[in-house]
Amino acid sequence: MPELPEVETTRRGIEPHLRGQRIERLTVRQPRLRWPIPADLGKRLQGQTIDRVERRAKYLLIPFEQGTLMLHLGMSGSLRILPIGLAAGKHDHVDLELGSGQMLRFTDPRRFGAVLWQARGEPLHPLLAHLGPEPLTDEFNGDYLFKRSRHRQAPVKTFLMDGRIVVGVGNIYANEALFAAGIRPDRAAGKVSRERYGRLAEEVKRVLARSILQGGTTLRDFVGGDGKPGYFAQQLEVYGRGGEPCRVCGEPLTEIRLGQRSTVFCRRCQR
DNA sequence: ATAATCACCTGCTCGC
DNA sequence: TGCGAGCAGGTGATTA
Repeated sequence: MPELPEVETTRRGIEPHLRGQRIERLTVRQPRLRWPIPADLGKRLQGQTIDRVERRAKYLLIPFEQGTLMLHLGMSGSLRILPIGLAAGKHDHVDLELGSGQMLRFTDPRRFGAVLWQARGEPLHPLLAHLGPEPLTDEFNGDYLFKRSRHRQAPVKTFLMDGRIVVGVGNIYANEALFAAGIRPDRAAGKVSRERYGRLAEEVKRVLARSILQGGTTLRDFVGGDGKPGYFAQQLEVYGRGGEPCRVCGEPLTEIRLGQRSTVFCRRCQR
């Protein structure tokens, strides 16, 4: 489900409902997510007041005096603001009950998501320690990609999806940005020129920013914290369109697999 | 160090 | 209508 735009959309959707709220109670129905939810998490959170919701890569971070709550949505996770007491479905694993009478509910059918705790004073959490730059910052640019990619034989798409290189670019937006930049996804990362990496960095920023403005991409049932769907799916040029005509040149789009992930591109527009 | 594969888990779609 | 195969927005761990 969520790539960076969906996580950012979720952050913006839930933050107004959480800000200033006291946490009354944490209910964990299923602690077995990608990693177990810490058994003492409720004790740490109860009575604390939420100040803000931050995002790093695809993690949502809620800082407190004694540490930070870390949330990850995995492939199928979502967060919703709902009234306390609403009956829980099969995949509603966690509720964070607030003083307002509402709760933040974490739902995740595949359980690839995570709910973790970073204690204050501990070294940066291992999951956050080796992440690359945020794509929507100046640090992420063509020169950076060019330098990091030298002598690499892996496909440029795999390189772009590596969180140690840059965070937040998942399968949908990697496909879309490479199409927009006119670069074949299976080209060796080390053989793409500095100039073309400049274009790629620009297109990554553009496609992510546009998607955030549209509220993310809704596939299946993704919804933001306010329950509204995203509208970016209507603007996808290649993702999910294998075999269909390229919207630029009419050539049927080619679908291959790179790193076990579905990869779609136009043989005529991308070189 | 880099690249490829495996693994985690459920639900849905497709072909027979 | 039922059933197995394959696929899905992520990413750490393991293997060459």
